[in-house]
Amino acid sequence: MSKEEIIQQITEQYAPLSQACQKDLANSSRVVYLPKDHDFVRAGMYAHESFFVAKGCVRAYYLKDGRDVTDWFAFEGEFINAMNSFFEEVPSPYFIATVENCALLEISREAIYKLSEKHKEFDRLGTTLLVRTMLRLQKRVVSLQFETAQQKYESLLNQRPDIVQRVPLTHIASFLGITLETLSRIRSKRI
Amino acid sequence: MSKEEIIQQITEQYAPLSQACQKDLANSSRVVYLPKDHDFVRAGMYAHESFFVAKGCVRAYYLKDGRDVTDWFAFEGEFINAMNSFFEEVPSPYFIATVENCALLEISREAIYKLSEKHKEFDRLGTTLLVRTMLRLQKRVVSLQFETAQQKYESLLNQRPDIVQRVPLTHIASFLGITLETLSRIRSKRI
DNA sequence: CGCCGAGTTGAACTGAATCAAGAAACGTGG
DNA sequence: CCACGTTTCTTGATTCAGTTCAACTCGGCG
Repeated sequence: MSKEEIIQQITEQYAPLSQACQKDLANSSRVVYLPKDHDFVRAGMYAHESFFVAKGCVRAYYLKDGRDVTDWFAFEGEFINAMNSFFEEVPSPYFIATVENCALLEISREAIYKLSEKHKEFDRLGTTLLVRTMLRLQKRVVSLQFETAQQKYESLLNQRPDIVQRVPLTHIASFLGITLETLSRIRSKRI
Repeated sequence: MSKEEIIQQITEQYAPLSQACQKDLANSSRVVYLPKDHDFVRAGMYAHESFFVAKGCVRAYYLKDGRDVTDWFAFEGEFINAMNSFFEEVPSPYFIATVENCALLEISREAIYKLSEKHKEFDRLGTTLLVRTMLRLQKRVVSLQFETAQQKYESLLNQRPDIVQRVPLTHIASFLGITLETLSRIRSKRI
């Protein structure tokens, strides 16, 4: 997948970007191809980049008492970064790893700020992403707050019916805040 | 509390706003004084406004199976709106109510968009708020995902030691995703 | 073929919810 | 300032959803 195709994909998925903006974006980003199960952001590091998932699927996770807890998924057409580190400039508490073979577009915070400064439509894209992410988080809070394990799973299936085919159940379970065993029982409806 | 004082408070709390911007803001906002326990946003309505809490404390809540569940608190110096409705233009699933007597600055979405268009520093203020809210939600997700009731309470006390003096425990409990009884037991350390 | 990671199943355990009473604190009016 | 009703909080007993631990199954892959 070429850089131009990916940028094209962004404009289709979100808002159209002017030719000038697309060119500047191309010049300040790079495409990375990564194999399955590869950590490309590591806890403890400063994460200065955002990634657009052109192909594949990735997840952010952290270790809680040695246990792998998934915090976020991003599929093709979505952006991801290590939020805390990216915005607060602290070491990342999260890892981000590929779940499948991936093609990502990597853009540094510096580049993003410059592009936002220069191109209004790019700035607006950034705002749109912030708002979406915020609303998604908000919905997740509600789900974690008072839903049963079963309801949590069903909500997820509504939003992402394909997730079960693509992501190991362990990660889905921790994302939902339940154990693998409970998820397994829910799926076989013995609960 | 006068409108000018409140706008002054915003510039101190966040970023300084130019005189022109402050003037435009004053012309497109209004101050509302509300008594304790007053719903000023109601579920089912379209919420076109954001509020700056100049004095007092408010909470967003929803009804889950007839039960009052607190979703968010805002204290003086913070902004609040019915996120879903404000950004997605759907009927609000949330109520927003005062917890104490309050002075709020009310600004319509229209006004916010115009001010953001016209004044760069106002636009940036908006972005700052989005980022902060997103990061706070993110931390809340982690807390709800795998912390024990006790840990959740302690995290909250770290961030907001004063909350217990100001907000009824029922609301704190539902905010944390636990029951009032459990919270009570945690507080008296019999658990 | 045999191993290994992913998922399933079972049984025992537990943290927190639920249900049910009380006790304190709070405010309002006599 | 006190009696009251109301709301907020505490405490206890019981139940239950979900965890934990452990064994087992299955499907791929070297």
